[in-house]
Amino acid sequence: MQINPLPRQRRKEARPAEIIEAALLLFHQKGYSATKLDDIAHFAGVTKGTVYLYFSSKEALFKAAILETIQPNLDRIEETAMNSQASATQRLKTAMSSWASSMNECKGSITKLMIAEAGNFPELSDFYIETVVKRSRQLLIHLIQAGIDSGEFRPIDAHMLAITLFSPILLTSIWRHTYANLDPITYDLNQLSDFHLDIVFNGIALSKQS
Amino acid sequence: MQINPLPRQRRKEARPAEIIEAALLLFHQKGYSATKLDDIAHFAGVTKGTVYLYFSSKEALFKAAILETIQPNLDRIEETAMNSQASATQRLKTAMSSWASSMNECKGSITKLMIAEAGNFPELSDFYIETVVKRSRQLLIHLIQAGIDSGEFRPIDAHMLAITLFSPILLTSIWRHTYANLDPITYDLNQLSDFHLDIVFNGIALSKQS
Amino acid sequence: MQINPLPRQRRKEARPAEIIEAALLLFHQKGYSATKLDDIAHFAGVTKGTVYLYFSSKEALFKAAILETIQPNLDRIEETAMNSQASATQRLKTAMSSWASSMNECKGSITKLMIAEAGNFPELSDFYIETVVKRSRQLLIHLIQAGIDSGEFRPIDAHMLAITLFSPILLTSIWRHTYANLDPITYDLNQLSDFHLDIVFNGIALSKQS
Amino acid sequence: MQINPLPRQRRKEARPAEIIEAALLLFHQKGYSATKLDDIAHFAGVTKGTVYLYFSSKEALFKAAILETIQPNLDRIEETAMNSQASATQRLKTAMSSWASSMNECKGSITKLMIAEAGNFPELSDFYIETVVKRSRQLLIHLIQAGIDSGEFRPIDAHMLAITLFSPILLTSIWRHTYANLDPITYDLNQLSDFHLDIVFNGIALSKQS
DNA sequence: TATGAATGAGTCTTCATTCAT
DNA sequence: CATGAATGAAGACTCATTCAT
Repeated sequence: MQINPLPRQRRKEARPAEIIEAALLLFHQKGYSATKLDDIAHFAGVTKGTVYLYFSSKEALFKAAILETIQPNLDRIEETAMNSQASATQRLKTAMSSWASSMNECKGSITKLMIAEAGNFPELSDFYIETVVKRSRQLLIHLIQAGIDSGEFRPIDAHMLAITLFSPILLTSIWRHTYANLDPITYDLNQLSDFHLDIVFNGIALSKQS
Repeated sequence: MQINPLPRQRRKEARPAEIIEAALLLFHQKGYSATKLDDIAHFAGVTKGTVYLYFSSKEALFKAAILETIQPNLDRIEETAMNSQASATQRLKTAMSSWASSMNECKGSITKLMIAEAGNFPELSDFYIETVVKRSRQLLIHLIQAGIDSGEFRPIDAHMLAITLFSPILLTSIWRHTYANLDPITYDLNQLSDFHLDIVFNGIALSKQS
Repeated sequence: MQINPLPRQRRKEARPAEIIEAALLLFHQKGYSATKLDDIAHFAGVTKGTVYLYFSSKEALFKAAILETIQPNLDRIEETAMNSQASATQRLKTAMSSWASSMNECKGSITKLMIAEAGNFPELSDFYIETVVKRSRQLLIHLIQAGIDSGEFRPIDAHMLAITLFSPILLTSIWRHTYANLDPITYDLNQLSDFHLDIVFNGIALSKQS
Repeated sequence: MQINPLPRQRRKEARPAEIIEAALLLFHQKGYSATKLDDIAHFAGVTKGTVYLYFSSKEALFKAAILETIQPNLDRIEETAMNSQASATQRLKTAMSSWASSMNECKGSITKLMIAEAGNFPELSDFYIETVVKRSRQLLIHLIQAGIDSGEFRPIDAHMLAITLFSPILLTSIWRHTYANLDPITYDLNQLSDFHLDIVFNGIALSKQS
């Protein structure tokens, strides 16, 4: 059941990225503590010593792996839906859809790792919460509030709704990364998101109230 | 400078429970691997050797802790809403509410532990998925289908709806056990559940369609 | 493959002897270090605490077991053949036979234990060597010398002959206690002793030389 | 007060042999259980971790040490006397002499180790008995039988004689490795073997019978 | 750069020993 | 006397980290 590490062409520039990729995969599968540097190195096609050429410690590698994965997503998040002239409903749909898509990617579920290791990496958790979680949530809240203000939605607790909106996608993403074989969830995250949004939009539409 | 050894207390009956409690707390905070048996023992007020009187290994302790926590909830789950004459809507509300309450308890979030360690305890994960997760989900699906059959809900994918229904509660429970201090979520799980159910029921009511 | 300890009638006086018996058996089978006090206690039908009522430590138990077994044999050894009017040949035969018989008994092979643990119990070894080994050998040497002096045997190295005389019995006894199942030796020790003595007597008889 | 760590030496090829040598010595002196891996490592001039680079466990090290020592002797045993045109008497002398010589070497007394630990390493014991003990004994029996067939020896139990022949050498070898200081045996094993053979040959010669 | 042999602090686990009952 | 729960020192084994090559 050992996945064969790909024979890698020796491109020196790619090394750190390859190591991070291997690390993420294994941290995901077994958790931080249970993952051995030996395994990471072997999976990345290098030796343990090489890992230390690029990362000063296992902890540093973990942090780098998390940050490296988060970083590119950070900026993209807000642009997506912030500056648009469409209706709040439409912009929410777009935002959720784009986010669900990014969750579908292999690297989507840093969430699981952060949940598992939060207690052991408080500063990293803090950074993650502030820069990823709260920002993302704030975006949702903003869009929901816009919908309320525009009369598209009836007045509801935007924060609470934000939570209910991203929960199915986030939890399913975690689930899929955790119990892929034991409890496979066949739904696509986009499909799930659309399904939920439909119901919720229907449930909070102002017009329905009359 | 000889520290006096503590007077030995003999409380055979209480020991295992105390040790499990300590273990759960620490496994939760730090993960399985990062938790030292010394810490568990110290936290439980005994010494390492005593832990081994009751649990044959760290792994056995982990499994016992999980099972011990799951067990009492297992049977209660279905009774709750299965045998009732109320409407599907009402029974669904009751079920979600009872479940959200159980999640509020300290032991509610075995989920987090299982997610973090699933890769390292496959058989335990299998047991958990089969006896807890699938059973709970099946109950929801059953109630939703009943609502569809009775004309209370419009025909929708019951499985998908089940996922969207428990996701906010489950994820928030995990969140609270993970980022209690960094990202405190003030909502009560029951409150969140009611909020979500209201919207969803409104969104899937058959009468609204006309 | 666990031999059932006999259910013992609780005769308090017999306890130490029962414990020693159990200890000897297990020390024999597994060696001193590998034998757990728990096992000894269980085999003797008591609890660990009880062992400490009679023996102050595992080491003390080991020594007591060895000495207890050696003691009764000590005095008997010399009487056997010392004061006799028979020929040296006859007295040697009697001595060897009596000694082979004692080796046949269950407790015969303290030798094996002493060999295995000599490095860890130097004083005990010293005692054993001085009181058992050297005394026994001296007896043999004495009888051989008597035979030489009386003209029964041709003049040979009595010490060396003593070694060759007891070696087969001693080694076979050890062997039997060690490889009973893997390499069963069917010969009776007395039979073996007689066989060897016959050849040796024939080989060293003075008359044969002529 | 910081002790300077020793400069690391890299001698991959020599390591296993050095470790085995150290292990054999200590297992011999103290027995398997009583020997600490730390001691073995220290004695071999490495640290504990290094031992585990070459041997997966203490048990594996023990087995490797035994086998490594036995192996080279295995084949040599039979060649020695099997294919020779000399008289059985002569070939027996040669075989015993060659075997006594090998027993004189430091590694000669695996016997003692095997005796002490037979109970704890049944498979290893089995291998030892089958490949070393029985083969060696069979050789002796074969040569004795040849002597009987050729009329050199009177008809006797070859198996029993084999036992009496190797016992003095084997037991003395064990003795020397065990009680070197308490009961030094000054005889050379070859000397002892020759002495014994002389007597026995004299005792079993056919001509003597007449 | 890259290697991988070597290290040693850290953990799990065992078990002789103690002691309250 | 006898028990057996509790102890804690000791030992096997792991693995992040270092460093000579």
